[in-house]
Amino acid sequence: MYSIQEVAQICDLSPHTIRYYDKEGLLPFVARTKSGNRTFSDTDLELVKLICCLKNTGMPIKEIKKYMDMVVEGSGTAEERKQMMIAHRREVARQMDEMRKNLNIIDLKIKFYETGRH
Amino acid sequence: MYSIQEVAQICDLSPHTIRYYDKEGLLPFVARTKSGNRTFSDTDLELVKLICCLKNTGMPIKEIKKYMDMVVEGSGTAEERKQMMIAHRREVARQMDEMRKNLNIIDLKIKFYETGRH
DNA sequence: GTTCGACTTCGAGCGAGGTCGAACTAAATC
DNA sequence: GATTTAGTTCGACCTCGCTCGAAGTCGAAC
Repeated sequence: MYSIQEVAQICDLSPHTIRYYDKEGLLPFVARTKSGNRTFSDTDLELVKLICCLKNTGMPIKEIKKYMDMVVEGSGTAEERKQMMIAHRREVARQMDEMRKNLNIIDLKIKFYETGRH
Repeated sequence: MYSIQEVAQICDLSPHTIRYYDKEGLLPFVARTKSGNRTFSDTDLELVKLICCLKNTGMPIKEIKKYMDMVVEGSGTAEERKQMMIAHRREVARQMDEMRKNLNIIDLKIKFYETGRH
């Protein structure tokens, strides 16, 4: 079991941010100790990592919440979750493509400066 | 010469956003007509496109402003601008790398769902 | 000469995603 | 039993990047 501090360090988040995620409903799976402290299992940790992955690829908090709610709901939602991931995958691929194009523009700009045509 | 509306359409921005960019100092090069309307040359248009490229790759408004101020300042700032572009290029490459890793995680997740281990 | 449409400035408001601090609690150490 | 450390809640605040609306101006068409 991991404390909020440990999860924060592993996932490069602040404990504040993790509590914020919890408040927003992203962590419906997190258990508490007797004294009310959040406690994360290995499975929970993996889910937090997934949250980071989705967040860092631009999925809004609200949509991540939907996904996590479905995870808690159980295997009946597996197909819907899969479809969500597939849709998000497409979106990420699109973003990377745009990135590539912009990287190209930046490279051209650098070449301009290198050939002195600035 | 292009009107604000035309630039907006070409660059997929709203006229509001372009005025906001101007207010923030991103467009120190923009000329005005007698009656005070903004008017963009082809060179200006290219700079607006560059602004979009930098913005879409995560460069903050304030840093874009610095760059544009240097553009207006003239060729004396060329080396500094080049260094800025090189630094940004690195940052974009880093982002793309992170993207790739995250795409991989998403792909694994999809595979999990496909093999029924959800 | 008035009406229209596209522009102008200005300042307020908004949504997303945190970020922070105050006040409190619980368990562990001295 | 007092202190320290790590956690808790709650609500206020912050930054970024817009977004919008009100009120006004200008030039062209009718």
